Amino acid sequence: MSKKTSDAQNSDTTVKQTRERLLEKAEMLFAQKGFHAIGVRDITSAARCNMASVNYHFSNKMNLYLEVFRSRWIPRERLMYEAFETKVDSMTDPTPEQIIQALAKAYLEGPLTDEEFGRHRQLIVRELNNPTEAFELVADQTLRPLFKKLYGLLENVAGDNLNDANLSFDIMSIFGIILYFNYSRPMISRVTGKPYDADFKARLIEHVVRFSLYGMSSRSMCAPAS
Amino acid sequence: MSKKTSDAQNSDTTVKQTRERLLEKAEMLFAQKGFHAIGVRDITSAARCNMASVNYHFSNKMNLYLEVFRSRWIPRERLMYEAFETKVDSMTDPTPEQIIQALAKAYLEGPLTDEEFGRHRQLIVRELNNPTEAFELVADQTLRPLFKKLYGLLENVAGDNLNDANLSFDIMSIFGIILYFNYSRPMISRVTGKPYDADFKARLIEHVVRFSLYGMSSRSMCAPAS
DNA sequence: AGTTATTTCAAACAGTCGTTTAAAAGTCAA
DNA sequence: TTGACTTTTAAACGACTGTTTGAAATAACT
Repeated sequence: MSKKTSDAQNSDTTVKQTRERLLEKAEMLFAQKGFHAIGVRDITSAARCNMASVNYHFSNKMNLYLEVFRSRWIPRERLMYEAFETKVDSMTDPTPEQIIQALAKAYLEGPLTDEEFGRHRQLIVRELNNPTEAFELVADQTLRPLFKKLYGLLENVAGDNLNDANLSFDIMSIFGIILYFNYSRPMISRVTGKPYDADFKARLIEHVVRFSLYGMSSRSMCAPAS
Repeated sequence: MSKKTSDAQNSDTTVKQTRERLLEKAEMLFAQKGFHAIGVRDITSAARCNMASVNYHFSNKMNLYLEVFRSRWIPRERLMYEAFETKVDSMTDPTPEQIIQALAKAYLEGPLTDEEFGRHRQLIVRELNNPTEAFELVADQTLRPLFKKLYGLLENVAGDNLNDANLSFDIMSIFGIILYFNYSRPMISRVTGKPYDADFKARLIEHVVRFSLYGMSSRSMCAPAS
């Protein structure tokens, strides 16, 4: 494999072009149709390179798929996590409302474009229902840290006598709503008959925050300020 | 195709055996691994019949997949819907709590076995993210009717001045939580480290009802009785 | 019984799959 | 320019895909 001149990662554009194009197109296509529905030929012809390049750069198709997660998906998820973390860490004693608001904004609007976001969510939803090796990566490196972070934030503000399994349920429910409103866009559009546009998204975040906040506060005493 | 003697559907066991076995195994395998990951040979060898039977009885693989939805998935979904409907229709002026409780029980416990339930949810989650023709069937025949029913029930008990788009959001959120707690079982088990057993499920329903109820009631005045 | 229609089957079809090969092209230092 | 390397390429590999074929088996009716 790539021995080349040095350990530099971004220096030599020529060398990485093909590899990078492959990753980009592979992500796009895997997100759209899934691992099994996409062939190596689909990817290489989209990346305008030879078919053997996949095996040269990634040794096989599955490893290309995993590399999409390693080098693209997880860094992007971290981007959203950090958008949430820096916001919430800049506050002193954030209220549940502030925490949930920051979470919903980071993961429903987020620092990503709509297109990036779409691919990003499609990939993870596939993994959630069809776990491969990639799921291990995602769970360990993004899902669990986010869950821990939320738990830490909310157990401080929630009733101290109630920091039990119920908080886990609440966090999972908030998780669930946010995830759901992303992964089931086609269903939502179809069932309601309304488009998933910017206006819809803005009202959506408002709703998610309110719904989650009150849902959560039903257990403890931290009635929302608003 | 099957001209046979008459229009009877259940009379002749011999004739339908192969066809029925194919549908049964096809559903199981499609649910487990998805349409593209499963081959016709996988299905026919699981159903212990010849490969050409798929094309004889269903003309092609995709139509077998669609027939799984037509003759198995949708009737089963109707079973759950009716469990919900009969319960809720037997009440006079049901409260939001009663409605949500009936919904959660019907769709989280439901009249199905755990195994049936698992396959059922796996199939629909695949469709939600990889819509095929089957999605049209499901949306028109089960999703939309359930949504309409919920809307009708809740707009009566909610504040009359608020029967707007917010109610749609609320219903979708309740939808979402229930769906989420089914489709992301592997993630939940992994992130929390706890099993998805009977005890977990019981506390889960309790949680979903409470969370949804208070989330909903944040908007209108129908504070829960409990 | 004989006749007809229905269902099953083994075998082969043409096409696609992921992967490998070995040669050609490109790159860069000496 | 030479020589050692990395990268790209066309072509082919065997295995597997969904589907078709035509004959054999089974069932149903006269």
